[in-house]
Amino acid sequence: MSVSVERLKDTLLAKGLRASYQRIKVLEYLHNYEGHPTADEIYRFLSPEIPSLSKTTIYNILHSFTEAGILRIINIDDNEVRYDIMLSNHGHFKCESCGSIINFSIDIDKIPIVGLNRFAIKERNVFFKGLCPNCINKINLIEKEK
Amino acid sequence: MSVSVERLKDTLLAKGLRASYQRIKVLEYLHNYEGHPTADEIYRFLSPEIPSLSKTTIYNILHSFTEAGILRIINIDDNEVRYDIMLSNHGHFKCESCGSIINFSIDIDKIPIVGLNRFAIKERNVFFKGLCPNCINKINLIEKEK
DNA sequence: TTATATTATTGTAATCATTCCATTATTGGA
DNA sequence: TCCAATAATGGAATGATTACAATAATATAA
Repeated sequence: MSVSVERLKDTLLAKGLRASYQRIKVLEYLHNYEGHPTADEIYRFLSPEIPSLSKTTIYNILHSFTEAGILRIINIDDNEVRYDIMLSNHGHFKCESCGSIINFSIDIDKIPIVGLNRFAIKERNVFFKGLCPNCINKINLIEKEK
Repeated sequence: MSVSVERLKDTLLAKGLRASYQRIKVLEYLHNYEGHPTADEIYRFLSPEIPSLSKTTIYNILHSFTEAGILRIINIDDNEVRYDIMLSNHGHFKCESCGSIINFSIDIDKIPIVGLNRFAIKERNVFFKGLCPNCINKINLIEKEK
């Protein structure tokens, strides 16, 4: 299910951002693509469609989106900056074997915390690492074959 | 309170790592230094004491420590890989204004989660962003002066 | 509509952390 | 002590991100 360009424009304007062609395309990609893309993935996807596209533009757009609260940066592993459309109350799980990143539901606001009195918390991130069911199965199969 | 070199050696050997001079020094630094250093901070601190020290060595050591479970990588912000001696049940708070990283206590295992049935969770990370009390005070003072 | 100011895009060059790789040194065990 | 395995070193390569200056597009006000 894709989002209309008009809706995307409205989203940008509502956040105080000019609705440039490049920004609309990046936002469209973020809406349609199921995942947590890197800047480079976004660039490689859009580049054929927008031949003049510059990678700097991608970075500029991602920064302005982050500042506007449209995105958040997720930084699960060393050397991998990924971007995530804002959704409420979810964490990320990264499979150490296949590398896929899966959202899961978690009520972060309800966790009891000690040691942050008088702090202003603006952003809460939770990420887990481990093995996804697929990879667990694969490993089990390999074990059986021995 | 500093740790004896013998204890540090034992820690390394217990994890199956050779107790080289460089490794002991890095481990000592991680024990004594209150914080979440970058590879570069560790390098700059130890370099005067070990003039032959190579930055590659720091990276090698940090990787082997991570693999051995002595450290974990924390990756709070874009472009900032930091290392954290393993402690149970704590999260990290990063102040957006002054950049300091503060540990806080959180019982991550008790958070209710939906969507990770049949996943093998090996590592749980929680980090928050916002403003620390010091920076909140500073901002309030600036507001008052207007 | 037109002129003007503001903001965004582009491309190249620079930066900076991290990794690669080949060589040399150190370590632990026989 | 000697040998094999492992670790440290340094210089070069990589690769993501940023800086910067020029150009283009857009919004606003006259």
